[in-house]
Amino acid sequence: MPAFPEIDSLNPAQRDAVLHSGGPLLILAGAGSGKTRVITVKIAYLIRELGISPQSILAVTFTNKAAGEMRARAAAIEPAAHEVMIRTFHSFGAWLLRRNADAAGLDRNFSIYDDDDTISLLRTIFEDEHRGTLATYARLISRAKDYALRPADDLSIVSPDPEFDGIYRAYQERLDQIGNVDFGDLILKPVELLRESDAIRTRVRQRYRYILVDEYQDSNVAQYELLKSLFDESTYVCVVGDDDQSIYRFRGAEVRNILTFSESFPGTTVVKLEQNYRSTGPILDVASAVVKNNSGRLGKTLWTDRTGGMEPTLALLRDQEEEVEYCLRLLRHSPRETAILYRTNAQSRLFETALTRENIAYRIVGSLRFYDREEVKDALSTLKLIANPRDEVSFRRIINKPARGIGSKSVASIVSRLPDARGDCLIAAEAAIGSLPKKAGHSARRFLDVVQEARGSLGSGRLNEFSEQLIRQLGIWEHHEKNDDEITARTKIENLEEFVNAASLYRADTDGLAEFLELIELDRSREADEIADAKVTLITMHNTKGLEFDRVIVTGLEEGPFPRAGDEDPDEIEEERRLFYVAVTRARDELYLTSVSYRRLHGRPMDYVPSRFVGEIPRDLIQISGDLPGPSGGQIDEYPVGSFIYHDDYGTGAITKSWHNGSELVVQVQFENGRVARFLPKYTSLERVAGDVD
DNA sequence: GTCAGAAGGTTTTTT
DNA sequence: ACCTTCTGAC
Repeated sequence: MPAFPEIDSLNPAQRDAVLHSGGPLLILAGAGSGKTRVITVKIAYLIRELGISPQSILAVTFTNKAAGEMRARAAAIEPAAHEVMIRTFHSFGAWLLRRNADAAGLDRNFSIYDDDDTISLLRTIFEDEHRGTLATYARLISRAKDYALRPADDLSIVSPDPEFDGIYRAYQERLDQIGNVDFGDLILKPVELLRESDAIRTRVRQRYRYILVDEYQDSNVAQYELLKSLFDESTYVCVVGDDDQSIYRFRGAEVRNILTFSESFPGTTVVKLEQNYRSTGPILDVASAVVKNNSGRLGKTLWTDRTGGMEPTLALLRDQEEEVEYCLRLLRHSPRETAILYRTNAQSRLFETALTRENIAYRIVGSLRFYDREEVKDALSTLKLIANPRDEVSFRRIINKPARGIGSKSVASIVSRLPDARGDCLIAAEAAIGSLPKKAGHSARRFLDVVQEARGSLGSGRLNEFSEQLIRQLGIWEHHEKNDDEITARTKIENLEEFVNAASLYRADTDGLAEFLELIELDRSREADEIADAKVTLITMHNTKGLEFDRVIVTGLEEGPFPRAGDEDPDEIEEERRLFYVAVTRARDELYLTSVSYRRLHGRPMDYVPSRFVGEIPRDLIQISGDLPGPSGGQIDEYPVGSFIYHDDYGTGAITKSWHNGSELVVQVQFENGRVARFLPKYTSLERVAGDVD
């Protein structure tokens, strides 16, 4: 056997996973267990050692970033891995549909509609509905597609509304009629195509003999069906995931896919990767102590040979200001790489303000995405219309932007001609010009001239020059440049420049345009302003998946914010607990948890008690700073309702209520100053006093 | 068409 | 608190 040194550097479980062949393989890969290394070595091994053709391997990920990383790392080991089909589920679906556009009933140049576009399309059907209602429809339709449901199916798990199937049907008919797709269709239509066309199904199955799926715990029902339709008995299938890190239920991820994989794919071998190479032992102990409270688990226990390391710290603080100050103190004390994690984006604000004030460079991940910005979407829409004149949503977005006198009546007149124009918006506009009011007709003429000239000039040059000229001629550039607010105007122009710059990698021809559009339609994750050298990262817990940091501060650990209050659906609580697990296992060396007792929510002040997840950490695994530990034991009869206590900050109060929250005793106190607060006596010093409060 | 003020709403997010 | 969306007046 030729040398394959990468294998020697693997631990026994990793090696088993790489060398496995035959039936289906489920790799349960704990956080930080070298999962990507295993997949990439496996791809290289298939090609180099087993002589598998790279073209017959399909590797599927959930994000473009993950796909890019996988490709780079596999190719670093075995250059032929460049030929492997490594794509996201959606990008693979788009690829399949474009290659089989006729059979799928689509135009080869179909546009891909995001949530915003979906709402715009719904607006054309339900003209008088509120935007919020349309957004709800869009969400439900998207969820239905996650579950691989069409209007004719039983939609009750998505919405109890008996009208919903009609709404979904009307939307889908409209979308099919204009020949475009939304994200859900990128998965569902390939499933339908493979079901209906024997020839395509056979061809695709013959091509992909080896299928690998990453982050399988985040797959939804439709993606499971797509995997099933690519699979036959002779296909080698390997999925990698961690049931403890399934955190996308709200957008249709089905943790059951991974929990029941062995039943769906009989003969499955399970390999568990449990050795963690990232975190210290004490950090893993905290993570394990909490996640073990979940019931729906396949069960694995992370371990590490990184002995020692500092004990994680829990800081019980009064309010958000103290929480911010606590983080700043840590940063000043040792300015090492640090991530400040929170449950919702809204919680980032105070940290941003403080870091700016202290002149500490930081990077914020998430917030407003580049391709969601108004000006960028405008530019994008013009290119989409150039590529695909049947893209009615894009046409509507830009036909009267900037305002050029083509009002709603004129637009209605144009789109009423779409059926006769076979859906081509440019032909319909051409036909409508004569009947439009003078100003509208004149503007439409000029708009069409610019667009047609641009279409005619496709074929030479670079796409950046093409795009810039087009959006300047259409007045979009000037429109944003003239924004009342100088700073806003500058930002918008910078964003347009960045958009144009991104296009410079492509040729200004039909193929280059299509490639560029598909890239940005399917990869919206790009951040507008990266600060490369920042040592501090502000990020939601969800966004940290796959990342790691020397020091992690998990903030906002209060009942209400986290786990999020609402229905006490046990599945929901388990999902939040997994999110806690993901957050904690990002830390390499240092872990801090903060919990405040007072926080403003939507401007309203609220009292909070520490998150139940904090209560699930045994006391000997964590150091507590802030309030002094309370009396040990925490027996409910030590705090009978009606007795009086004294609190350092709030003064004297009467206990009005006490109960157990999970394993923790909670007491509610009515203070003399009128405030009502809840405490965990385990953590907060409540001194019993003989009392009269008068 | 534009703008100011009211009203509404508010997890998490990739594709 | 803050941001987006809707509204009515000009």
